[in-house]
Amino acid sequence: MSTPLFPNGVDERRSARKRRTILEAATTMFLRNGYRGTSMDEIAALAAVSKQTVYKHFADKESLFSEIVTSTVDEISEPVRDEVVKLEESGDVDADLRDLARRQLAMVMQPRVLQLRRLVIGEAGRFPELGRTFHDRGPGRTIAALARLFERLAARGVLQLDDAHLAAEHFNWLVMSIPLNEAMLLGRDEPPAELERYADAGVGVFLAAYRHADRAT
Amino acid sequence: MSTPLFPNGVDERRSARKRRTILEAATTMFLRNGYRGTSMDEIAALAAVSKQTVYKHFADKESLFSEIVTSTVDEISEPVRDEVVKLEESGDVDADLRDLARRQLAMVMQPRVLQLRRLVIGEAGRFPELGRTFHDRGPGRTIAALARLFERLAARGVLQLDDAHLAAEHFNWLVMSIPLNEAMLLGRDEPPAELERYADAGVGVFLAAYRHADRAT
Amino acid sequence: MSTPLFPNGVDERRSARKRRTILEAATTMFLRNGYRGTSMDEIAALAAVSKQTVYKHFADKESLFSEIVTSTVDEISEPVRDEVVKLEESGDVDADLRDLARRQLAMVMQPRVLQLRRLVIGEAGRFPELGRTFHDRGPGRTIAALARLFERLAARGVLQLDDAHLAAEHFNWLVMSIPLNEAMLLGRDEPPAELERYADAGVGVFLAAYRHADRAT
Amino acid sequence: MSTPLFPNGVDERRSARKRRTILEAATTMFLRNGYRGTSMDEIAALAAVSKQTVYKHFADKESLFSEIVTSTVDEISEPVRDEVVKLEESGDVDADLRDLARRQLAMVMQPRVLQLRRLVIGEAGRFPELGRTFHDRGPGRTIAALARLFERLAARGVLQLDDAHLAAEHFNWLVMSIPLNEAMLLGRDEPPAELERYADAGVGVFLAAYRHADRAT
DNA sequence: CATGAATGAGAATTCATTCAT
DNA sequence: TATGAATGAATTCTCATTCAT
Repeated sequence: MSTPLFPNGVDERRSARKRRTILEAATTMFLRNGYRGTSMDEIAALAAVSKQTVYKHFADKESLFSEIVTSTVDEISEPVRDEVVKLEESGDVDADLRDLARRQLAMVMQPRVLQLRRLVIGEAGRFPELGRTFHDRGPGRTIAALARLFERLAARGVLQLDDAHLAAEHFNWLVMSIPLNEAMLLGRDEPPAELERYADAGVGVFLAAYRHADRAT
Repeated sequence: MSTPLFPNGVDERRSARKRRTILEAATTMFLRNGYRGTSMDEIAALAAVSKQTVYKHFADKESLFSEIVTSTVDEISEPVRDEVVKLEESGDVDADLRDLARRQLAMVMQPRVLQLRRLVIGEAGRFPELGRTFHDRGPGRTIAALARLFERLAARGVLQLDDAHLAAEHFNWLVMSIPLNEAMLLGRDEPPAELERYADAGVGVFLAAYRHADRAT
Repeated sequence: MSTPLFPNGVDERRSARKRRTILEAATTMFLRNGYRGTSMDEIAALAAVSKQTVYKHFADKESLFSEIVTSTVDEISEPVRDEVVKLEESGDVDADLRDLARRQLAMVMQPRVLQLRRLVIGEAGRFPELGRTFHDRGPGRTIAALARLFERLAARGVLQLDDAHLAAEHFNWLVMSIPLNEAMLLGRDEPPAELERYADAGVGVFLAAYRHADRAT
Repeated sequence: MSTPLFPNGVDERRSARKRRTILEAATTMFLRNGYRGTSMDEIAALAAVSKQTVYKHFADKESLFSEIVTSTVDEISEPVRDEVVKLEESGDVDADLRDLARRQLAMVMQPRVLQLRRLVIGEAGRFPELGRTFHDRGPGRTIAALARLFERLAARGVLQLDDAHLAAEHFNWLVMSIPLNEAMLLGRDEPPAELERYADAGVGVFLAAYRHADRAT
């Protein structure tokens, strides 16, 4: 198969490219100005496409919005989950958890991610499915991976716990709650050093509560 | 004539009544449909008042929105803070903290409060001062009160900690993060029993990490 | 007659005072912001009176506007006419005309007068009678007085002319056109020295054309 | 296919046509009813165009207003200036100036021009730049051209003057002031014969004052 | 008699979506 | 197929004038 250039092939590729351009423009605008603050005109203008072209690719504003939310969530949450999975063969649990926490926090605190979260929360009333999507593919996925990890660590006698999922939630929020909440309300852009402090402190509390008693320092 | 009708007295009272009616209608609509999703016409209609009257009392939509956010935050956050203050003379710290956590969580998880939080987060881009107001008079105030409490408990040798404010943040989010985050994204209405479970578990982790070592059970 | 204080007498005086207060407020606002740029609310507020009171004294916005225009025109144009009349027994015609021109120009170039002229011209479409009123009681009256003056001066052999009214128009506009036109279009506030220059130059041209030939310098 | 339909060519032409249609409708309405008396709805209706299309071509009402004022001024003032320039090689100065004055007056007294002047004066408070534009491109340009002309005539010994610009102002207003002022205030539509009388009389006074003494009749 | 409220409409501007070229 | 135009409704805000207290 020498990839014959059917005329359609060309169009399909061009079409796909346009589609991506539109998605990028829409993402930029929605993240910056919100759902109602963004007009189809602006999206078309930023994508340098006619409005009709936008409507050819996306049935309406809602569809376009859904698409950009789901695709952006995935783009972000996958590397986070991968970090957790990599840890399953941990040697020095303390150091490794601390490391994981720092990386996780740095990812979640990216401006793009924060804006998306704000956007989804703000529109959760109008688009409940988007809230669920964000939750399931975002924090939900991370916590599920953490739960699997903790279960393994408990099996190895490193951690002591009844409910791995609950422990995962505790870990997750001990690390993220403080700066995340401030970012949501204050739009504050915490410096990395500060973020690491929060990550370390959170892991400290987590280990104090969940480390196996026999292994206490 | 024993009760002269001071015209001013009458009008002031009437005016204040109208003002409150408008505020209530606006609160209802804004919490239900968001800032952009609510029109001044709807507010006037729900308040059974002419649009003109709305504009006599509030310069514009933004002012009205600001007012309802700040007043609703205050109305909610004061009882929460009071709960914390009452605890300063605690006898059985474990039980009392657990109790506090349950009460606090129940308050924060009221639908009205959740909607307000969503609203403020969603509009934090357009109204940054509202985000700050919500933060300072809401979680900020609670956490400050908790920090004072924990400092006292540390002085009495009940808790062991370096940074009372950090401990307060940990307490607060250990108790609230899980259901609050789900509420934000999923609109889920957790049953009280479930909430108590989260409160208790959070306090458990907190105490495991912060209870003074000599007093460990 | 010891001016008995019939209750009505009191009210009448109070009523007249209010009327004047309203007129003053209206004049201020109309001159500053124009007819459509001024609302009855603003007038009532500036007069510190209720809107109902305004409507008690003036049938509607148009009546109020008419009143302020006519009364302001009169207030201004009378002193101008008086200046002209005083000149009828002139000794040194050159010096006296120059003096008159300067005084006249200074009066017409007062901000209040300029604003009124702008206002009347701008609304002449909607209120043609106001244009006529302004013309007849303003420039018209001045020019009529000048025509009478010039007729007398011609009779005394000082001026040489066929059409006294035309000469009066020429005098009037030679003196005023330049700064008046600039004020209308540019809102420029010419300094008094500049105004005197225009007045003198205008009188110079006038005399070159209309002074009796036998008396030429 | 010998005449390919460049899509852009077609649309650009169509777009430009619409733009002109809108400008014409706006000019008609603004001149007839003033700035505030004209609504965007009316303009769109008269142009037989949707409101959206109006807003695509002109950012807002102010921009549209600015455009029609500047373009109308230019359209009018250019022929007037040309008349003056043509005169620079004048033979019979008296006759030629009289001729110029008549033509100039006829142009300035066209209803369209009078309405524009009224409009600009009435809105000079809100749009000061428009006042300046009208002045500079209208009377200002004419007077500058006249000043150049008079300087040449003085060099040729035809006129006698110190300040050519001042002389130009005097000429201009001697010719125009009387009917122009009446038109502004009274909306009077002077018959051409009357206008010529004013023109001739104005030129007469001008020459009496500025003709070189040696050439006096 | 005077104050706040109501009325009822109109203005500028914006938007999502669909036609027509 | 893609562009400008059109549609038709909505939104914020303002106004002159009249009721009702």
